[in-house]
Amino acid sequence: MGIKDLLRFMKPYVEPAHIKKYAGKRVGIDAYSWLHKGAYSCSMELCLNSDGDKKLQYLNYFMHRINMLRHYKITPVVVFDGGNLPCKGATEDERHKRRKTNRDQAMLKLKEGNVAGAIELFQRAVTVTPSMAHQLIQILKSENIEFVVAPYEADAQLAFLSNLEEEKNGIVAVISEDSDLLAYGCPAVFFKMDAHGNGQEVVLDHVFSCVTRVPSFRHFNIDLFTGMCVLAGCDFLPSVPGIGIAKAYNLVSKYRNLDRALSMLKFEKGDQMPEDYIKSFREAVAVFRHARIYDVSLKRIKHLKPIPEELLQFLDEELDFLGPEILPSLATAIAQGNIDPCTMEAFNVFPSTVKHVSTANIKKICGPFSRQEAFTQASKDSSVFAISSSKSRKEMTVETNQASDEQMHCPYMDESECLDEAVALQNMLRPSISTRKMGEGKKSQQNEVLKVPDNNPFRKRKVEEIEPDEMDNVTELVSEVTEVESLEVICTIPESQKSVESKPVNSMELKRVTKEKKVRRSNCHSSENKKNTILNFFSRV
DNA sequence: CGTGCGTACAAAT
DNA sequence: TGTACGCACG
Repeated sequence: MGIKDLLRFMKPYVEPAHIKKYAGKRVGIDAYSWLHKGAYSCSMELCLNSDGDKKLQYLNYFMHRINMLRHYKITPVVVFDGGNLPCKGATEDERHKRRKTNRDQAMLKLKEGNVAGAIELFQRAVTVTPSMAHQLIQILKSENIEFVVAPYEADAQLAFLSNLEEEKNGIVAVISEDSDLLAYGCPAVFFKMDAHGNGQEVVLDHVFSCVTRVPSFRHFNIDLFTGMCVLAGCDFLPSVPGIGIAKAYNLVSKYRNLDRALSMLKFEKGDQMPEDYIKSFREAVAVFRHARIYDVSLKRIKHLKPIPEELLQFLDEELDFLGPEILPSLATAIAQGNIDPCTMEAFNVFPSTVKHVSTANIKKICGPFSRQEAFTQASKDSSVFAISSSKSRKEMTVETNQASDEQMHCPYMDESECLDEAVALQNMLRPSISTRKMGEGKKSQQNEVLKVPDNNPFRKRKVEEIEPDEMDNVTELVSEVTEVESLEVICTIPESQKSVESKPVNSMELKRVTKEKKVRRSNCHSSENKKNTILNFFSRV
């Protein structure tokens, strides 16, 4: 994770600090790192999905830290990860497989009666799931703690907030474990914070202005710095063999220009350099510079920094490597924690689950800072979807809530007029409808390409099984409501919706596939047809 | 000299 | 799992 060896290389600029220096300020939190750490304490219970309070220990851990920040009069802003970027798909898949083997082995140990051995393996198998994030969100809501679910990388969202002015609800620092934050250009990152608020801080301005320390970044700016990070190897692109952080630094500081550094690299390591490295390099840098983030005040997705015209031309206007575009209404639903950003389904919150996170537990978890009756709040905020299964047609009862009411009356939505109705319905029936349909409608009207991201790492992608004709067949896009047990809501997204572009590993392949899709789309189905299909679907349900 | 690999250890109560 | 440190190779 992150930039290889970056923190070690930056050691002279890493300074011990205490979080209380940010008293009275807003500080961003990379939720994933605390969720992950918290999950260790209850890894077995999480893996086995056992009943009881132990499973919720990670919430305790998280809120403990939140309360510590509040103790120092810091305003926490919690940022969650959203969907995965296409170029990360392959790595995520492998990780998931490894975790699965660990879990299976742990189960074996448990059957043997070796509990200690099992726990060790469960700890390796533990994953932070969207559902865990969602449970945490319920508590954050009840505690009036600000949060936002990023459309894609939380790091990019945190960088965006970091570069906002304070009076525009920006943050002054980020608490994280991930060195990527620096590559994204976060002015202040607080690493390795412990339970008491001690940690290690890197302030980018100090890095760029310091004249005494080695290595010197005196002649760097954020763009050169990001370029160095990508050269050294990052999550989006492995480095050229033999190039690590030190060589990357030398190249960039010597030529002070990424193009020249790149051509010198090609000159020296041309034989070991992949054919499409230069293109991939540009794209990786562009992810750090122009990632898609959610603008809370505009209630829509935008770029971290606007994309310059030249870059757009260089990329052939193909921006899918930043992750598919997301319509404002969906982006807002994601950002507010109402829709799982990986599956685009509504979160399953059952009364039983809410109970777990509530009453006594909330009191315990939130301590003296609890401001309201958490239980009532939690149940109010959670959408409760119940489907009673029957063999002929499934009935669905929906309890709407404040959150969805807000979305329905959101003044910022700018989907084309004729789709407003569908959008409202989408928000009401969140689990069973996806915005690809909306996207298609808008696309044919405004000639824009819009897709629903589908990067659920938990789902096996079988791209080769998808018939080309299925891709744009609207009936295929209508989600099926499958047979369910008791109150469980399971809404599957059909195979055809699973993204083709998340499969390819390299950018060339990625581009080719998306181009093909574009062509296919352009010659089928009128938007009117699609809209009717959607509305028919709603009336059926 | 730096990369890249192996080994050791900690993470949370 | 991931991270930090030490050593050997190019």
